[in-house]
Amino acid sequence: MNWKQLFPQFEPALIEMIEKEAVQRTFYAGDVIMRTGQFIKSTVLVLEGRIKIYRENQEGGEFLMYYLEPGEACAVSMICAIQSTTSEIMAQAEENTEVLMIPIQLMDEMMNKYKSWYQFVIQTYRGRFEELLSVVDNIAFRNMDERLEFYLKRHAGDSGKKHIELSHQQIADDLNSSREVISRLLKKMEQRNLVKLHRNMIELL
Amino acid sequence: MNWKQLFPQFEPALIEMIEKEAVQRTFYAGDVIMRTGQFIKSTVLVLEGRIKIYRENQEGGEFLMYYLEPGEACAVSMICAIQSTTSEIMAQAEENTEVLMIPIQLMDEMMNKYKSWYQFVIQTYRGRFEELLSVVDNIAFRNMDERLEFYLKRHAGDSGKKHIELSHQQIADDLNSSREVISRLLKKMEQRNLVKLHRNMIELL
DNA sequence: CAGCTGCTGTGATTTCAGTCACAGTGTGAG
DNA sequence: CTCACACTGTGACTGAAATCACAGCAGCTG
Repeated sequence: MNWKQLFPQFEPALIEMIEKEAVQRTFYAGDVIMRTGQFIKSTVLVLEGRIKIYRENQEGGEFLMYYLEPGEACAVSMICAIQSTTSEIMAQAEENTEVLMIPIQLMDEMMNKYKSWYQFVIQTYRGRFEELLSVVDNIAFRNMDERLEFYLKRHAGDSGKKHIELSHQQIADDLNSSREVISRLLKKMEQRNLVKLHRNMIELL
Repeated sequence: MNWKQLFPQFEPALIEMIEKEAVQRTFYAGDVIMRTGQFIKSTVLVLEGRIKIYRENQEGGEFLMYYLEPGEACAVSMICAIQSTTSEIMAQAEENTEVLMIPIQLMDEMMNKYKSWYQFVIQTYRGRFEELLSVVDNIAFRNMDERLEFYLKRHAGDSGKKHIELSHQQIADDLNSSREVISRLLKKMEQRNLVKLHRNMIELL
């Protein structure tokens, strides 16, 4: 696929280098891409599909933080790459996903040589930092009903999909809540004509 | 004061540049250093004291994210400086605080010229990102009693102070909770011999 | 079609935290 | 000393969310 359109800001020399050095790889829906405590050996650029970045705790609870979509990069992999330390998060492919993997040894060189890469890295940090801030806002200040609405909107994504194919259980997991709570709140949303519920699918109105 | 000891990793040329260009400034306990939506014109290095970084919502609730201590820098100010955008957080001096303010125009040059500065910036990002992760963990997975214990430990800091001079109300504000809840939980901790309560002061055991 | 499994709906109960109301106590100002 | 005020302790109530228990239903398998 022609990935260059996804990163129009990259300068030609950088594109050349990536084309030469990076490895393209496919992950299938459900594949775990990165695991807590795992060593990172590459920086990941997303070309296609969607990656879910989440936190896991000892008791098996999980908590969605954000998604990576085409044209974005994993900030955690960059930070860890530069310092070659372990990651503290989980990454899982939500759909079949194409990524470019850039070996960490190249990071330093790219940062120094290519202004557009440097800008991209900073941009990525900033984006994820702000995303984390809004996550904190949500769980600190909002109730479950508001968080659920926010979740559905975000899950629909920029694409503006109207059909969200998830079971109530999956949503509950992402929000670190329980299935019954989500079912009840969704019912309330249906009564307010915000959504229409189907089996394994939620239709946004 | 001799701030160089706080940043031993800085190379001599960088120190020289900072000494020439940066402005030292004092904030007094309670001063608001940065406000949500405000434009950032400098990167901040902490020399002495402590700065509280927190999030505020519309209804007046606030929520502590982390502290900046001597030898640390404000990641948000760096990110915003590089992209010259507004901040999304509040920063307030907890004690009388000395900082070095480095004009944002110099950031680019420093990043390119001084490897040790570049490393420091990356290090700062990483540190704050992880701090945010642990904040998310806490509010997502932990109950108030555990969060309170975590808060007290963090507030004591690396210094290992045993006397925390805060009213229950201040703690409740930082945790976005209410005074009564904190009072009760502290009482329970006292019964478990974890702390000893005094007026405006909590003694860690 | 019968039976299984996974998804959904719903009531009852419990737990945690926030809120209200109020009382006691330490401290500082006058 | 006394008064005002901020800080602390506690009981009662409320509300949000988690948990338990169970029932109905869709879809698949054999």
